[in-house]
Amino acid sequence: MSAPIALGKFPRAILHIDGDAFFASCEQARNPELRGKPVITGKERGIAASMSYEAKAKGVTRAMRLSEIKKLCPEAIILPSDYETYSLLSKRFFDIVRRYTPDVEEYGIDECFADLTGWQRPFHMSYTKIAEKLQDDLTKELGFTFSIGLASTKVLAKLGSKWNKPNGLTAIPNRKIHLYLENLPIGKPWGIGPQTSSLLQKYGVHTCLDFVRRDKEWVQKYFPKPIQEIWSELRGESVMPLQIEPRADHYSIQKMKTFTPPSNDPRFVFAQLCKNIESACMKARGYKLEAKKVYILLRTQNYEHHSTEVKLSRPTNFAHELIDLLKPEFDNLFKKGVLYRATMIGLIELQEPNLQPDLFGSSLKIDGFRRLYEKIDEVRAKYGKHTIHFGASFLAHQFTQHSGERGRVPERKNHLFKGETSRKRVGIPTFSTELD
DNA sequence: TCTGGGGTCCTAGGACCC
DNA sequence: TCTGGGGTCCTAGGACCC
Repeated sequence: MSAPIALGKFPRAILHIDGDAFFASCEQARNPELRGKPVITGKERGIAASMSYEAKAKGVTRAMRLSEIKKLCPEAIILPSDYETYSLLSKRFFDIVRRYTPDVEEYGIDECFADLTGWQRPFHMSYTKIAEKLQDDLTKELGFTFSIGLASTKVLAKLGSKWNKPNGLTAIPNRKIHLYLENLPIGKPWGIGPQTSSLLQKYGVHTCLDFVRRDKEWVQKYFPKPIQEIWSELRGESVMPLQIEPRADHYSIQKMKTFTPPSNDPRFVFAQLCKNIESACMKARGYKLEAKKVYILLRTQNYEHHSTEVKLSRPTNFAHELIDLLKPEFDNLFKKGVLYRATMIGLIELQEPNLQPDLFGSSLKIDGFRRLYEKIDEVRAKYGKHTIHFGASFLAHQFTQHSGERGRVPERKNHLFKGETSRKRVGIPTFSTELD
């Protein structure tokens, strides 16, 4: 048994604030007719993304299929997700929190951490009172409820906000930590997933209290840094700083697509990847950013991941360049006879274009492509995202258009890929268009 | 929980160098 | 020729999060 758990009420006062059923609540706040009714978002995906407490009461759970929901709760109101509205309300949420302290870490669209340390005196209120007032402001101004945890560390504050949902406020002062950890399964805290949880249980650690009672040396010997940090935080010792700095916007862009059934046809899988590349590049162009590095990932039917990273000789957001560059990488990664169920592209180390003229004249050509892509993006904005696309991803589009997706490519489509190789030689992209 | 799409962070191990 | 020990950088993959 190592040193006792840290004493003192709140060496630091950290809040974790969590919007209750955030997406569904946003819908109810916007449309009062929906209040008090079972509201579910996620229509576009066919599964429940978020559900109001009225829907939860009827037994609706996350990721439940819509068909099942209709059986369970015929009066359910099922809406497509509207991320623009949610982001807007999210921003207002964070702004309200910032009235109380500038030290706010935006963590996800519906939750944040806030450091109140030192603010009791200026406010003439205890930390708990400040939290209550903040909670009140949020509900009055946004029209729905939030759950709050108050503790000395982020991990404990997060436990607190989950403790009593919805509309709860749970303070965990250091001297009471053991009461909360006593019967709490070891898999519950933020950052302890199934792998770590089952390993800890093999060592005889079943509750969080079991865990914090182990020696520091023991934890250091058997577990990596992130788990050691959770150990400290659960004991009331803050070691995870709030990330106040707003993250560099779109430091990376990823596009993943799962297809059913899984496929072992390299042409089909590569076409899916090309589709990812096109939409990732389009997004990057929308933000006026170029990638210095990219990676691709293939997910097999057994949920194994195989990936590779490529450093670019020059930053780009041109899909045709990446498709050329990544074809050999893809061929390397792709194993014959293995079934794949998803492809992913990541554009990383994004930066603003460097517009300096270069000494070797290649910028003229780049400028040409830049204008070409501007035109393409215009057409896409006007007529729809998939009106213009590369020959290389044609197969992928074919498959999604005729909803019966199959994992095998009909033989007669082969010529498309001959076109693709000739394009590669000449260095000019070919487009296939469905515009009249 | 038989599995959606988008993220972050950490680590082990190889390559290369002195 | 063989044999160390270290350092740094890079990358693939794991684990976890919402």
